Amino acid sequence: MHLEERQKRILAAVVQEYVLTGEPVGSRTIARRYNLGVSPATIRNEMADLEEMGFLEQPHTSAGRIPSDYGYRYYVDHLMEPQGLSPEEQEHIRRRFQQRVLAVEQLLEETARLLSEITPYTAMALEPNPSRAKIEEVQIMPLAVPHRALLVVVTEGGMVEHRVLTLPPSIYEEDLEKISEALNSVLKGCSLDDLKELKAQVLKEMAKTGEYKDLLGEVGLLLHHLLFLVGNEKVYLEGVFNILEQPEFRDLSRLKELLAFLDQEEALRRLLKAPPRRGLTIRIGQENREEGIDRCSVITISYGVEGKIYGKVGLLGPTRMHYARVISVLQYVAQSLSQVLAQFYG
Amino acid sequence: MHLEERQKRILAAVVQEYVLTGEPVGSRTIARRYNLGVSPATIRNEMADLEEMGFLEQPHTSAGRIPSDYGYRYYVDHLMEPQGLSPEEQEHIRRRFQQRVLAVEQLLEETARLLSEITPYTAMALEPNPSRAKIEEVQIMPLAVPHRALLVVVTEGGMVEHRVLTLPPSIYEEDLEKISEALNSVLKGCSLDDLKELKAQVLKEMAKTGEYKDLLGEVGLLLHHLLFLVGNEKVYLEGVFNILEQPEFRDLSRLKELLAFLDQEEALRRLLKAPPRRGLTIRIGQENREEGIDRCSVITISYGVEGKIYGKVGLLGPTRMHYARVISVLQYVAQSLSQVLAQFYG
DNA sequence: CGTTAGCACTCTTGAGGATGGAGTGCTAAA
DNA sequence: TTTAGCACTCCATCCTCAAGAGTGCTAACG
Repeated sequence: MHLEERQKRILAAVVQEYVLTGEPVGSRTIARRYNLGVSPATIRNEMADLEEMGFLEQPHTSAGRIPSDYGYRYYVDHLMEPQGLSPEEQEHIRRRFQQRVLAVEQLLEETARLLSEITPYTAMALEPNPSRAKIEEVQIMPLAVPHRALLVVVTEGGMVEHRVLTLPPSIYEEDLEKISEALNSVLKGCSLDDLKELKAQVLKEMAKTGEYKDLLGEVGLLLHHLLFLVGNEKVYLEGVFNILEQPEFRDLSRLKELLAFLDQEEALRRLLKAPPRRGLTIRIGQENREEGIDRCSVITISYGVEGKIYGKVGLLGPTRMHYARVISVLQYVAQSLSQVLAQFYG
Repeated sequence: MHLEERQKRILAAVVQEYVLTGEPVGSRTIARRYNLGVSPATIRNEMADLEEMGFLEQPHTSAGRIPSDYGYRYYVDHLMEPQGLSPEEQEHIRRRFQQRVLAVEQLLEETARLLSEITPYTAMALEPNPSRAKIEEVQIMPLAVPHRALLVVVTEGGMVEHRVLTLPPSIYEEDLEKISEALNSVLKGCSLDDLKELKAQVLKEMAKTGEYKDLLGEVGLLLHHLLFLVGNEKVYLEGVFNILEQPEFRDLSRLKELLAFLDQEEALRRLLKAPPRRGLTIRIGQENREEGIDRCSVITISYGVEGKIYGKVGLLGPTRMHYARVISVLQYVAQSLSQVLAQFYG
């Protein structure tokens, strides 16, 4: 839909003012604070038109206007001016990432926390998807208890997963190292995704060597355990507390809905894994298909190394969100995170 | 302070009724629902006495009574009747623990979730303290990037910690295995706590072998990394959402206070690590020294294997808590958790 | 013909005041 | 010592009312 220049400026003014104050915006306010060179009456007329076109809404007859989801969408797509971060903020973010060398998991948790500190919204970070990452090393370590061992899998990018195994009586501690080696030689470079198809082949290969024939069943079990790791990327959630500051969640029932949503890691994972795989996504209000966040906006961005997509970070807040700033923050943080990952994990 | 039999029964009635309804309890209600064989007027007199002694409080003149922290304390210490779990509930809990074999971390997360599902409160679980646990295995695994390696430490009980290391140019990938072996031979059986004192000694020992002289500095660095693992047991928090159902947190400002508290992992760790190390702890209202939970009760219980204390699990809710049930649940869950740990990790 | 001033109208919000109910404390009788 | 009766207190709810913000409409203006 085409908008006149003046309508665009008024829509932008309404969005900006509403994001700032959280109160419905009246024609007088806009006339006063944004000098458009026209009177409140004119603005009133334009606002009535914008409402009819679906960009604005009126909570009740004698209140000001607030942007509709569609209004926000138009603002984000056509009106919003990019708002870079100040050098101090950039410095602050860079510092946080360079403070310590961390394993990927801790790095992501730290990223989510950082985001929740520099924005008034709730931050999420999704682990790299282990199903696509290649296996770098598989180790089976003995535990103190007889016939228990720990399966540790290190995937590309320094992700570590571990599971406890119960070994059959036929396997002794001394065998574990050899089994590890054998597994390694076959599995190194595989992705967990490949594993399903490879499973049979791997078993055959190991059968050839003869040595571990007794263990084939067990190796199958190990692979089964490996496969279990697939598709359950952890989601790090920080700053749930932030949303209490947002006036739209003063209403307890709405707050409950949102918290009920945030309580389900599975739903968060879906939210972050939704396409596209790459780049920035903005979902405003009803554009979110998930239950309980139809009054929220979710902005996500991918991070990664060397063009491979590793995972996503994102922010969740009310539709009345400071889009320009949030996008700048996310872009800068994702970029910094990617750099650190590249630096330490190639 | 000594209470008459009748006073005890009235106090117990007030606590039970208040826990049930959340409304201040009047004399008539007690006379009707708990047949004490006396009239409301008599109960009124006794309640006035109980208030004077500090067991009860009155929100305002013409309201019923509610228990004070002290009243709850007396109830918990002297009046509460243990309330066992139904066979169905016991079965349900046992099943949850036997469903899958999990690494300790996942097991604790699962425990917290279980607790938050079968009680209307917020559940916490504290990891075993790695500083006291003995090291079972140390492994340095190469990463794909040159001069980056992953330090994996497995401690007693199957806890796994890992950190990314930056190796100096003088160390090659081939050395890592040997270094791991050397470290292992010295460190196996150590606790991380011992490490501080052992550090110097370990370095000396390794110097004797001669072979790794160049690496002594690096080994020192590794030990430093190991020490970093100490004292930061993770806390698993589940069911924050539950507290919204509690009427005492309808008040937004109180809710904020509590959520601000729950947001600090450090505070939760302090809360769970507070003495005693062993057994059940009940802290009611002001007995909690931490800011933000002076209207809450915290009940914790230790879990462990073979008499060693491993960690704690606990529940946090309003002082108006169903103590008898919560205690039974915690005891049963801690016992089940301990059994699973014993079974898999000795 | 677009823009603007003026004005009546609508709706929310908060304060003030009346009402009913729940529960108490006190007194006097059993 | 216990209980019935009663006056009293305080909260919660509802209603009303006025103020304030903002609109839509109309008519006048350039």
